[in-house]
Amino acid sequence: MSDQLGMVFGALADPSRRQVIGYLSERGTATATELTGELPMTRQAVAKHLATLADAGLVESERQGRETRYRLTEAGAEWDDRLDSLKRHLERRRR
Amino acid sequence: MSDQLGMVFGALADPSRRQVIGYLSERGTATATELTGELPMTRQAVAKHLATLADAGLVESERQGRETRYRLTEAGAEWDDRLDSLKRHLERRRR
DNA sequence: CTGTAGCGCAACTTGGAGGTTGCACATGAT
DNA sequence: ATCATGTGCAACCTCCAAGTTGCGCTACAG
Repeated sequence: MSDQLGMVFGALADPSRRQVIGYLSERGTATATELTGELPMTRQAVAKHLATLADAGLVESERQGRETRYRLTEAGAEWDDRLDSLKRHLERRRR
Repeated sequence: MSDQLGMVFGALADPSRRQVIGYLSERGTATATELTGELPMTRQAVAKHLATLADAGLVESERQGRETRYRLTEAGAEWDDRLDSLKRHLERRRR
């Protein structure tokens, strides 16, 4: 599909994926197996989320030896910032 | 559910719903029947999209006589602006 | 009061998202 | 050479989103 914006929003709609973005932002890089320790699901499920994020252009991967390390793309880092702003914006508004 | 941010992103992930936001931004208000003329689907489908947008807090409705008029909330109007910025941002980046 | 225009509700179908399990393959350690 | 670790692929299940059709109710017009 070529609905770039739609893919990005679709990727961001899932809380697990937003959490992955947060972790990658803190730690720089991570493997699917590492992230599995942080999320209540199997490695394969995490891998699917990472694939979705990669399709949306928010994450990129590089194979190093027998592990595959993921990191945020520039677009992904920008969205991590926007997510912070949006959360604060929502909390302000809630009262 | 209480994943406010997730609901917003989920709502924005659908191109038809983004289009509805655009129309409401241009015209101020519209009914489901009016919007049906602009989208390749039935009135009930449009009504569902409007309900999704309302759940996400992007749109609100008011019944006037026998029609129900929808308009953007403040949050919806802000997102209409952000969508414009994002589209331009994406186009710049594409080259 | 009868017709018709606009809505809402409910049932149903279909496709895809999110998750699991099982297995095969590659790579580093012993 | 063998074993363990990390990955990828594929099949499968379940649930929800998106859309349709059909029907019944409300409200304005004649």
